[in-house]
Formats: sequence, C-alpha cells, structure tokens
Amino acid sequence: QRASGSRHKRQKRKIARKPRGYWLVPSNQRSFFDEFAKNNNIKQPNDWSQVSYQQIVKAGGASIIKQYTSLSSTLEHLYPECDWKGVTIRNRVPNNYWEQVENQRKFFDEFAVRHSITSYNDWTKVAYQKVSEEGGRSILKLYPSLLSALQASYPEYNWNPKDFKTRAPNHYWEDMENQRKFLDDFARKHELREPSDWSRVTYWQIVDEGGGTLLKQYPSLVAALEAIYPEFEWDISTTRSHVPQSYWKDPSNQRKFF
DNA sequence: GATTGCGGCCGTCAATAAGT
DNA sequence: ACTTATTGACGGCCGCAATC
Repeated sequence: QRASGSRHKRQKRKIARKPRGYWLVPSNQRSFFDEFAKNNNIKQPNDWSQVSYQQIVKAGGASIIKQYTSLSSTLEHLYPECDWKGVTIRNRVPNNYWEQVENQRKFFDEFAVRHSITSYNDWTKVAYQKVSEEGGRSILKLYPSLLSALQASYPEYNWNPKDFKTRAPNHYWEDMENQRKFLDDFARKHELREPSDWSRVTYWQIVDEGGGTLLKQYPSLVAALEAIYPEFEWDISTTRSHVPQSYWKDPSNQRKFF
C-alpha cells in the first residue's frame, strides 16, 4: 500500500527474506511446512505432536503461525486432507480462556463424551483426579471442589453434595464459624430450638450427617456444643453422652442411673 | 520480557471403610 | 458404639514453554 513499501535491500547472509505478502499465500505456507516436515523427519500427522511452537518460530515460520490461532489450527488449515483426530498438537488455550464458564462447560461436555457420561448419576462417579489429569486442572483451580465446578457448568442440574465425594477445604472445620454454620443447619433440619432439644441427638447421628471432622475437634458432643454456643447453658444431663458398650446391661449401672 | 496455561510430583488431611 | 487405617480430594510448588 505504501509507495515506499516495495523497496528492498540486499538480503542478509542467513535466511533470505521473502517478499512482502509471501507468507499470506497458502501454497507458500504449505511449502514451508512441507520443508519443515522433511527436515524434521515428520512422516505422518501424529509426528507433529512432538513439535513445539518455538521450533516453528526458529525455523522462520512465525509469520505463518501468527495468522492462525495455534499450531494445530495452522496444520488443520494447511493439510485438510489429513486426519487430525486423536493427534494432540502441543498448544494450549488462549490466556484467560478458562474464566469463561462456556469454555468450562465445553470441556466437561467433551469429558462426558469420552467417558460415556449421560446422566447426573454418572457425574457422581467421576474422580477428581481423572478430571485433573485429562486437562481439567485449570478449571478445578478456579473452584474449591469438583462439585462446585460442575455446578457452575451445569446449573440446570440439582446438584446434591451428598452424592459426591466432595471434601471441605483443609482446616475448614477448625474455623468456629464453619462449625457453627454446620450445627445451625443441623438444628434447623431437626427442629432443635433450645438446648434441651439436643438431648435427642446422638454423637453418631452428627457423624452420619457429615459432622465427623467437626466433632473430632472436641472430646465429646457436649464439649463441642459448649464451645460453639457459649451463650447457652448446656446442662450435661440433658445431652445424652455415649457410654461404654453393654453399659446398661450391668445392673449396677442401671441402679446408678436411678 | 512478562504473564499464564499446563502438568508432574507429592504432602495434607477430610471422609469413610474396615476392624473390634 | 467406638477406634484405626485407608482412600483420595484438594492444593501448593515448580519448571517449561505458549501466549500476550
């Protein structure tokens, strides 16, 4: 376009610089990659999986590859006759790609196809590690758990934490806020309105509903309640405490009770 | 040249299964 | 009912190289 644009100087010793617009021509692009393939002993599509982006740049292909989004899309464009399915070219998603929920969902969609996941129930059996090692690490890093990642991608499902081997974050239960939140929910669910109502609750009932690690912070349920709800009076006698096995079979214990 | 995706490696500890 | 042993979800750190 510029009038002076076509002025050309003598080439430097090494690589002969191509004329302006040369790399825009597909046939030239293709011959570059043909040449590259020959020099690097690339015989079939899968051989490209060993090639790095920087190798192409070093060989002088930067201006070609920049016209496409990645090495893989460059190859797919230039060699449409080849079957690129199952060939993993060394490239990666654009920066900040995974912040988009649609992209996360796309990943999980493809993951689902690979593992024949067709229902909610199938998702409950998916291991965190599988997702991680199949390229989901970056997504998982954005969420505190696999479950919450799935929730974000598929809000249309009614995700129930009980169905998943999801875990509280490390040290979660050391925080009294979290302990209190759990017991608040527990109380609401079981309609426990005042301290004496807790006498209906057993240690193992709480463990059963996911409070095991909370209770581990304390020597007993009563101790937990006293610490978490210091504003209440916790009369020991109102809260059942667990007794040794066969405790009540012993007449002297029975007698002691009365 | 700075940032960031990616995956390997592995420690920590929440959750639960297995044992008594 | 209660203890212990095991599993594996989660996360930190790091080096490499793709992307900006």
